[in-house]
Amino acid sequence: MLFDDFADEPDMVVSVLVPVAVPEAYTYRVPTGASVVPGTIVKVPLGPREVLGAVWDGPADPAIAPKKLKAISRIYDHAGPLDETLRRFVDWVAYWTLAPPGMVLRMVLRSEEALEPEAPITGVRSVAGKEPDRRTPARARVLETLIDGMAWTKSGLAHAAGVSPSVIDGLVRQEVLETVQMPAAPPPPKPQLDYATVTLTAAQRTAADGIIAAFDKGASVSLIDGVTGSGKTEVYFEAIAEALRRNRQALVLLPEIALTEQFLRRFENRFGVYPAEWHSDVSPKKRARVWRGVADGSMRVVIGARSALFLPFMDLGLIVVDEEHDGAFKQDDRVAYNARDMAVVRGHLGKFPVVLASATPSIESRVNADQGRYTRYVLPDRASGAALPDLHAIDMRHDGPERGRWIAPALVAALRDTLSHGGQALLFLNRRGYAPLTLCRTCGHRFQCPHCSAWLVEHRFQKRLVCHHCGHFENVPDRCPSCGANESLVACGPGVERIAEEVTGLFPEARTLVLSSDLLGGPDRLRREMKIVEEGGADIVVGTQLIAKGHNFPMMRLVGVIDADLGLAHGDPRAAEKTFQLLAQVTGRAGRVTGGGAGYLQTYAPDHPVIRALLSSDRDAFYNAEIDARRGAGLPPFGRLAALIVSGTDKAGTEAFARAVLRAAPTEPAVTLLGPAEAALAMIRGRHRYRLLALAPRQMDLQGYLRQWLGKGPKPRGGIRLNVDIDPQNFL
DNA sequence: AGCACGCCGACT
DNA sequence: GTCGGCGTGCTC
Repeated sequence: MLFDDFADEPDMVVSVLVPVAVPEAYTYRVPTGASVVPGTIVKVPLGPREVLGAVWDGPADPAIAPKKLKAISRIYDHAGPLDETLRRFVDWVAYWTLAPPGMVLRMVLRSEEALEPEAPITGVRSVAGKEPDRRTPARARVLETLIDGMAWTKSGLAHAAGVSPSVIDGLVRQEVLETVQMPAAPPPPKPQLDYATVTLTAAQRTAADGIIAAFDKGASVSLIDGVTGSGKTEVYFEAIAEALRRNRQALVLLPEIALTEQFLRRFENRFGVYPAEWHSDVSPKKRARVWRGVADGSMRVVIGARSALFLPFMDLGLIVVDEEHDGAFKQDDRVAYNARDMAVVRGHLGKFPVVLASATPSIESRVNADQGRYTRYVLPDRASGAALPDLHAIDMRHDGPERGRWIAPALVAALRDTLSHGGQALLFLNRRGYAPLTLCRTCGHRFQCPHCSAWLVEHRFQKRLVCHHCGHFENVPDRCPSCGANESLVACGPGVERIAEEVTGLFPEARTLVLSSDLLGGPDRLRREMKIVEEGGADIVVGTQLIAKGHNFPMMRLVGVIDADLGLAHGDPRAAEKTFQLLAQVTGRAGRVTGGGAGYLQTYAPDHPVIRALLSSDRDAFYNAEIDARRGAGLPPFGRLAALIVSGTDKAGTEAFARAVLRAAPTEPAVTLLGPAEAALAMIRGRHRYRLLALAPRQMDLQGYLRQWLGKGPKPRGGIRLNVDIDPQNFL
């Protein structure tokens, strides 16, 4: 409905949430004769423009001057209203993330196109008795295809006849074809519950049965904790089947888009159809279709990135968060939220089960399971029966390679053995480029980024020095810019390119491939090369972390980790956890399909808990050690612990802000501000140079004083960022 | 004078 | 988040 006329008597007023950063809902008049309910999607004038919004709960603010009030300019009656649960979810996320509620609503209303009814499709069909001026082969094929007299979509016809769409346009111009309106696309086919025969291992069966039984409990969280290759997906497919059996919708969240493709195939093998897809790479038109489809219930299963959590499902009955430990579920721009945690919240509000799955659960999920808040299902073995790879440490203090080389003799021997048996090997080093540091042998000058303080990394293929921090790059100079010495520059330390160089020297006959995100040729080339590896077209792969996920390499028999300690030294409070997760994933690449793989970890710290846990495959040992270590250091997260990281470009200002926030803490001195030295603990990659870590014993304390103080404290130059990294489970 | 840019506050 | 207003500083 559109309203051109404005009634002048005082009308009904309602609160409307608008998609801007204002602290509360605004008040608008409802046009005479119109009716709205909470959740109705509307367009309203706001300042000089019109914005989307939704009628919100609660009375309109009576304090707003009547002459200031504007009227709702449009009511969308083909979409919405947003249901009660979704509205409570929006409010909860706003409350938790300290984001203005309108900014959260914005994430729900991200497809304006979806609010309009779907445009009918224009089709073409032949006009009886009409012939084109010239009957070219392409035109003949088109007319041949249309001989049945049916209407076709333009693109469908072009594809079927093997011609370009312009051929069809030409025939339409000559009135040999006519356009007709076709009904909008039919609803997608429903997943078939019994499409595939399901055979599960005993452990998978137990997990699936437990999760299925949880559907009767209302809200619940299950954690599927299964080693790589243990078949977590098959287990949660049974949960999806149960949701469908109960006529509810299901949502699967994946950390990154790159993983969706293989998920789609597996889903189709199980249910006979593709699920709906939702992520930033999906076209606006398809997104609109998914938005409408989940809202009207015609789409039953959605697979998506974190933003899919804000879709307006008609009857959502299950959320699965796969790879729940993955940091990509966190968004740190705009509304800063962790989709894994907010999925738990949505399940709680909607009273349905949430399933978290990972081979290497996050510490907080593991703690939640230990404390009985989540039900944990362990899948200890590979579903194929293949053994996990045998892992060995190579103690680099005694058994390392000679100077200037990076691959230890024992690993070289293992490589030789693998190659002689026709197996594939993976060398993993999470460092792009040739060498992480370049210096002048004569004067000691080190190449540093002019914008950040990071070293410049040499990339030999590109003949450049690159800053991995900000992207700055320069050509490699002939002589030292500081002392002018010629041919005096030396590369220090290895990157994947340098490892590949060493491998080629050792095994000139082997087919060696580097897989790294900075490959010339972009994602397309990367995809091709992944495929080459998958099909056995490479013998030795040298790769960064991008080989850790997604792709299955059936012939991979050996994994060598060049620097297992890399990442452990970082100041990140989650350094140990992240290293454990990454190395478990990487070593899990070996022998996944065939069994009998081996892995070698080159390390200077074979007694480090992370390395020991990996070697012994005793994952509990790692979790227990890490939980103890964090407890000792007072680090988050343990459910009730909270970390607030205040960061900014202005050191003094950031510190002043952090202190001001902490002074306002109601529970002082229970809250501590870690000073510049300890703040290194919180130094995580990012553009901000200064970070301070504040700890509070209870999340609510932080929440409380942040609420009081955001906006009131001093504002440092360049702005500040707050990153609250806490698990909300205790506060539902 | 004319305008590019950055900062700030309002938006019901 | 987005817009307009206003001050600063620079160019024609």
